[in-house]
Amino acid sequence: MSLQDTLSNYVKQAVNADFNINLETVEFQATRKEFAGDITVVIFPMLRFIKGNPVQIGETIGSYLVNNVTEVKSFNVVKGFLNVEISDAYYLNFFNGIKNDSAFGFVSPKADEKAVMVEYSSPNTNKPLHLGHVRNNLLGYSVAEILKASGKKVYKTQIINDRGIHICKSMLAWEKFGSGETPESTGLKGDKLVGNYYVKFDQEYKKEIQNLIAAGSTEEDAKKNAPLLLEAQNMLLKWEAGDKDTVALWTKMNGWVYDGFAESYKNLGVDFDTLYYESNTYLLGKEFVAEGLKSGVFVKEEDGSVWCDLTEDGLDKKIVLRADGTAVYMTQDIGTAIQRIKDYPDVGGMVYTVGNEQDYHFQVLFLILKKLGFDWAKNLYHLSYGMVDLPSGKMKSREGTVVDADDLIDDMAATAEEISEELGKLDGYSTQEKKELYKTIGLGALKYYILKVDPKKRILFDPKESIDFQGNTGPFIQYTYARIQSILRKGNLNPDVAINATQTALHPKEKELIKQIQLFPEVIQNAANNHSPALIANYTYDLVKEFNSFYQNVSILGADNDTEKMLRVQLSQVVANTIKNSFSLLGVHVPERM
RNA sequence: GGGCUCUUAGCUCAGCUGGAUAGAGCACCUCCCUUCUAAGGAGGCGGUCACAGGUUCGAAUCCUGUAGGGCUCACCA
Repeated sequence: MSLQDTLSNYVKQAVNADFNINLETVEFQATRKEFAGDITVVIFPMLRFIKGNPVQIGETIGSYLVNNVTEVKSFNVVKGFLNVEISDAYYLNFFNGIKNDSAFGFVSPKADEKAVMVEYSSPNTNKPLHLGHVRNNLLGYSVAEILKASGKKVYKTQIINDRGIHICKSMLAWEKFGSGETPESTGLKGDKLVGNYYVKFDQEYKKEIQNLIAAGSTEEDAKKNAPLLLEAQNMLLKWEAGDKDTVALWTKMNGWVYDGFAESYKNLGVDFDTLYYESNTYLLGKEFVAEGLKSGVFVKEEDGSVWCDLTEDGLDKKIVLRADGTAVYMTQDIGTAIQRIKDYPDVGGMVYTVGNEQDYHFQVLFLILKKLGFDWAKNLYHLSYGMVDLPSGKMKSREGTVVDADDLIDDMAATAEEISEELGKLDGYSTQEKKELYKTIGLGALKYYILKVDPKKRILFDPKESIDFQGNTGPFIQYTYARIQSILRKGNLNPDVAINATQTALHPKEKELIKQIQLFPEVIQNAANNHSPALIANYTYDLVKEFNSFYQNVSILGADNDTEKMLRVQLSQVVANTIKNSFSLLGVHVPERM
């Protein structure tokens, strides 16, 4: 039983004994720094049941606690707040109990519980990844890891958007203007090469539009009738008809892109358990549209298009199949969801990591799946996140105003190198070791910068102002970890020596640290429930701040006696381990030195 | 126009299901390396929590309205 539960019971007992009233709940909060005590009972809510002066009630309950609960050392009452001080022995017992648990806070998956599928990344295969995708990937990966740590079995997946008119555009441009260029011949990453032709298409298309307008066409007509667009549309038809050459070109160019993506994913440190391709699942959705027509969930219009009427649910009518019978986005998403549950029967819910511009889409998708009668539809969650904007506004691939993912990662590592070189603490590290360290630090800065912000909020990224390495940053936390490693190398840690709980007095800084460590399991559950890596990041930052204050104010290796020293070294070790574990949930590595 | 969402210090962000004098980092100003890594620590400056009402013992937090920003309402994805 947790301390809070124990106290809660005793508070209820006290109220029953002294006021003859049965309380339903007791409200707690951490005691604020400026007051003595560790945990605070808020008296105000009790006033609805107990008539009286809150200070007196607090005094009465406080006395009861001191007399009846061994863990309670003393108390004080300020206004309606009963501040309770907990004995050092309690914290030391707790610490002795968890200090050798290298996975403290993590819950192993239960066999009988349903798994969760987390979808993230899901890029189009016609342009390289940019900062927006980076946020998506980091969020999805981190939430998946957090869910795992909270006790869920998790599958990571993505839907690869590999078909459609936009893909044909880059194919066509490459065919017309590419003169046989390949990643090998140019030395370009495959996704970059293909992305260039997507841009090229747009440029040439715009030229054609201008020419048509000059020749007397209206802008609207010009946009519709530009020869390049017609060719691209024709190419899509050929692709859908299975034309050999078109499919071969499609396969080749997508292959380039996948190779490029694989490299970026590796750079970012994200991974997937299973992949879905839109070209494989888009037909599937149609089957279920037919089913839904039979069961009356959908309605067919005179022109042949199929709709779902959601007006009774406060939404609009939504198209699920075009008049010509081809699939729309919604059709595919219906099919993909169903396919996934078929493939993984142990999955009981899914998380979709997709930007908040698609809030409405997912609201509709989930509702349709419910209407189709799938019971797992109630466990679908849209992990909706805010856009990453530049000071100039939105990032647009076709206009070249994007922050490229690979470049950004390289830049971060370069900054880490500059700072490290300047500080010069890496004597004895090989060039290779240094290079890896710079990447660890650079990625740490980038990932933490993005993940510490509430997913729902939009991020403004100014490429001119580089990401910080000081203060509330990834490198600051990594630095603390490295510092502790240095102590552990010198400290002769013996993790098995138990600290005598009843005969050891805790330094206030030590107690604060143990209290902070104690929060970790709850933070993981909270982060999982809220799908928020930011909660993990903020927790870690608080822990690290607490440790640095301890480190600066208390001598660890120079402690007065061996017990004291052992406690402090062990405590440092547990803090380091917690940093390592919490950072692993963010996908950030920690260095031995820096 | 309808729907969703956001607005907290000069800047970037915390603030758990309503609770004590709203907290961090950056920036700016002081101090602290003959002691375990100064990417650090101790302190200072800085706020009408967009605005106006309401709910109650108590509101940054809940409700309503106003202003400003974002997203969305496609046989695009």
